[in-house]
Amino acid sequence: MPVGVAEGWAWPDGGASRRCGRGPAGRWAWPGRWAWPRGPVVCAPPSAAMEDPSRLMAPHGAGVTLQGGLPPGGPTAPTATPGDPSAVPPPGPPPHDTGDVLQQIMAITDQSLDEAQARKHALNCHRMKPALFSVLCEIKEKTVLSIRGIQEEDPPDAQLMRLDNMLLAEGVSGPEKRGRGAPMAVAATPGGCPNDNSIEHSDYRAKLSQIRQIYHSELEKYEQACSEFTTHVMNLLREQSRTRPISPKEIERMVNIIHGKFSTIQMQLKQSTCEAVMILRSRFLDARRKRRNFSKQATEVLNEYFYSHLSNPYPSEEAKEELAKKGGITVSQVSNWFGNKRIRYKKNMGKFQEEANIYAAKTAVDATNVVAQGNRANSPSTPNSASSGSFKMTNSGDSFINLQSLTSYQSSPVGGNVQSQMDSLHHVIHQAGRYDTIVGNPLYTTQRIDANGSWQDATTPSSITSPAGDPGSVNSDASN
DNA sequence: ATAGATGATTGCAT
DNA sequence: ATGCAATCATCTAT
Repeated sequence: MPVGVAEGWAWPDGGASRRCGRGPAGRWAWPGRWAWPRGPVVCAPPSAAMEDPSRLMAPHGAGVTLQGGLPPGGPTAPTATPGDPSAVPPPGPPPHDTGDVLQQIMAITDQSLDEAQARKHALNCHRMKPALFSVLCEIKEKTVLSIRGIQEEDPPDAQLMRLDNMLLAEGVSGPEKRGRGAPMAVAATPGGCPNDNSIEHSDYRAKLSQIRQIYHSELEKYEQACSEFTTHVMNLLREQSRTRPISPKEIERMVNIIHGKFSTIQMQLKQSTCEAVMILRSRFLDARRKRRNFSKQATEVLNEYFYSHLSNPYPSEEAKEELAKKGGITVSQVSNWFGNKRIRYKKNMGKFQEEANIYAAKTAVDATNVVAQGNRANSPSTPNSASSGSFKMTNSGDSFINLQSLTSYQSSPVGGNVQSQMDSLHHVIHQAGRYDTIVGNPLYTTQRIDANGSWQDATTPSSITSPAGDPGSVNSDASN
């Protein structure tokens, strides 16, 4: 069961937020200072600090990670020649070879700032500097090539696309849907009257708008942070490009990496937002949670039909549509209602006796009016029900024979309606004849439902004639 | 607060 | 696809 929506409307605590570095205050914040969590930002050996090593070798490092440092002995340095002691000023003994120069460079970080500055200056003026720098360039080139092979451009992320589509469909991203913030699904939700859930709709809209607001605010923060960080790194790289070889392409790649990292975080935000929307939907749109009892009118209409077609309470699709229209409910609700009604009636017929009597009498009056006046009855037509002749009437009622005359109406335009009243009349007649047996002795028990529990009588009355055009339906199953 | 009523859903059978 | 049976979740009367 989803948590955190109704109760205080909190974002689902799904770990993703934590992975994004969401602070304890619930705000999305970059963890710590502008330091890249892992991985190389600068792929350069320490010997890069030639022109202005202080930029790179400063004690505080500015988040620069050194990778692929040279071995203590330094590279084989084919271009290097034995050093010239005279070129290196104090402090420290003059380097006699490339190894010594490199040792000095490596040791520079352990020195004090002043010492380091002096050493730096000395190294910068070293006659071997151009040679070492070219070696550095060579190594750099190789490193870049190897990296280039590893990281190719990511394929368009299908999941991200799905998330984007969903957020767009839900109205979280994209242009705001004024006045209709709630998606169509709300209106299409089966159940309940179309007008009685405006409160829920507005509530839904409010929550969705809240999600939307949070989403956009966080997204904006991400974009801002991304751009700030990108600028920061680019400035850093530009500065460093004066001390080591950094191509524009490299900077571009770095920017791409940063954007990639941020888009991962964005995707997590989108995922969280989608989760929140789903929870919201399940909260508000789950029909079970929104169950409303049908209006009196709807119940009346349904019951009228049910009890007037007790021998075969299976309304056709047409009849269902008509009932739905009359009751102001959906067709599927009509189906549900009949499903429930049949099973509950069958389970406990005694309980429904009174109700059955009321509706039977009511419908019987209508039927007699129909017969007398030749007018249309109120009940919907029933193509696959009693009027179709696809069910068997009982022969247990002696007075039922009197109703046979009514069947002659079946071939007339109002015949279906007349036939649909027969159950009611039948019921009333039975009630008059055996009133003493009503209580605790449901009238329809043996007549409508057989021992197997199916909606069918045990025998077929020879007195009933099937309507024209349906000669083979005498013994057909009531339930399809 | 509770039990019963009721509309909806689910799994299965046909 | 439709109906049955069991069940769920909510509504309503007490």
